[in-house]
Amino acid sequence: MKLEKITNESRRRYDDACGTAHGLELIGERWALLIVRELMFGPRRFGDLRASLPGLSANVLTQRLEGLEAAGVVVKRRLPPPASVQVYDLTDWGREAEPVISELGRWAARSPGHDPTLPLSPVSMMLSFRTMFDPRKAGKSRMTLGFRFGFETFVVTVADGELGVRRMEADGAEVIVVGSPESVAAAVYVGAGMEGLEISGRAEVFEQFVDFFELPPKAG
Amino acid sequence: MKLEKITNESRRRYDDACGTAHGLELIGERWALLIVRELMFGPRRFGDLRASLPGLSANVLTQRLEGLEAAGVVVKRRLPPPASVQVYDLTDWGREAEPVISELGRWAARSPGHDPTLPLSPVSMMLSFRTMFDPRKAGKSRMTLGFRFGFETFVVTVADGELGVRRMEADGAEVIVVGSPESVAAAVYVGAGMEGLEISGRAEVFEQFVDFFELPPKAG
DNA sequence: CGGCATCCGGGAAGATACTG
DNA sequence: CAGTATCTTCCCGGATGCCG
Repeated sequence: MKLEKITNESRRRYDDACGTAHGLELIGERWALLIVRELMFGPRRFGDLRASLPGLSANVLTQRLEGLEAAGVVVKRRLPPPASVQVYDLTDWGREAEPVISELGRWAARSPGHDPTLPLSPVSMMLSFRTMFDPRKAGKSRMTLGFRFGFETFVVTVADGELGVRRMEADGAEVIVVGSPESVAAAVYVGAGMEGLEISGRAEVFEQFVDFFELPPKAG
Repeated sequence: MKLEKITNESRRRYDDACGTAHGLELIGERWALLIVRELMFGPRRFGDLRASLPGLSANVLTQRLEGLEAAGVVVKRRLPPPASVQVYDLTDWGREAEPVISELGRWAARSPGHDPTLPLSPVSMMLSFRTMFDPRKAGKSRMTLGFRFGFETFVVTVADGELGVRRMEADGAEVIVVGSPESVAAAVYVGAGMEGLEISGRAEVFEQFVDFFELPPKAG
C-alpha cells in the first residue's frame, strides 16, 4: 500500500527545485487555478464553486479542494452561527497567487485563439478589471460603481490611479450596472455599448469607466 | 469520427472567456510551462529538452511541442546549413510568457513544501536570477559574470539596476563560475558559500553578486 | 441541498522498445 | 538524434447514491 502511494505521488512530481515546477505541483492540476480564481474575492461554498465552474464535476472539485488545502493554499472553514455553513477560503498566501492569475490572463488575452464570447463568471469579470486597468487612462478620476450579476454584487472603486474590487452590496455606488458578465465584458472590452445592461444612477460614470480599459493587441 | 473529435476537444476545454482559463488551455497541460521555460533563452533541440526535463518521456514531449506549435507559442525550425538541425523556439509572443513563469515561481518559492535541494536545470537557475534579483540591493553596481554548467554557458550582466541573461560564451566576463546549478543555487540563495564551485577571475565580483538576491519568507 | 464516496468509460500520462 | 509504436497505469469527467 505504501509503495503504491509513493509511486503514485512521485510519478506526478516534477522533481525539480525550480519554483515554477513546484508551483505547478501546487496549482498546476486541471481546474485548480480556476478554483483559486473563484475564491479571490472571499470565501465560497462548494455549490458556488460548482455553479461558477460548469464542466467541473463534484468529485474532481472535492479532490482539488483537498489538494489545495493540503498545500496550504485553501482553508476549509465553518461560518459562525447562524449561517453555520461550510465554506472554502484562500489563505493569505493563497491570495497572493493573484499575480499568477493576472499574468496568465494578460498573456493569454493576446492569443489568436482567444474567444471572448464564451461564458464568463462574475469573478472572472471583476478580476479582469484589475488586470486590464490602465492607471494612465484613469488619471485622477474618482468613482464608485456597483455591478450586479444575479445574486452576486461587487463594488468597484477608482481612486488615485488604483482600482479596487470588493464583493459587497452596492448601495452607495454612483452608478449600478446590472446584467450578465458577458454583457459587461462586451461593453468594456469590445466597445459594444450598453446592450443587455440595465444602468441606474449616473450612467456617464460608467461610460467614463469603460475608457479606462483596453485589450492588448493580438499576437501573430 | 467527427463526433469523437468534438468530444475529445471539448472535454479538455474550460469553456470560459476568462483569459486565465484560455491560458490554461494553451500552456496549462502537464509539462507545457516547463518546456516553455527551457526555451526561454533561445532555441533548443528535442534531445536538449529531454535532458533538461528528466521524467518527461519522448512521446509526451512530442505531443506538447505539437500543441504549443498549434497554439502559436512555439515554432519548429531547421537551423541553416551546415548545422541543419531541427530546433524548437518560442515565438515572440511565447517569449512574453516569462512573467507567468516568474510570478508562479516567485509565489511558489514561499511554499512550505518547496524543496530547494532537488535537481535544477541550468535554465531554471538563470531564470531564477531574473525573478529574484533585487535592484535596490544592486544599486549602481555594474558587472559581468559567466556561468558554465557542463556545456551550457550563460553570461549575466548587471547594470543600472537591471539584470540580463544571455546564453553565450563567457570569454569577456569578469568572473567565471563553473559548477552545477544546484551549487550555484546553494551559494546564492542559501548562503552556502562556494563549495562545489570553481571560480576563475575576480571572485569578489561573484561574492558581491550573491548579495543581490534573497529568497522571500516562507508562508505559513 | 451540500459534501463526499463509489463505479465506470475514455483518454492522457508514463515507461519501454523500436525505427528512419 | 529525433521521434514513433505500444502497452500499462492513472486521472478526468459523468452518473449514481449515501448521509447529514
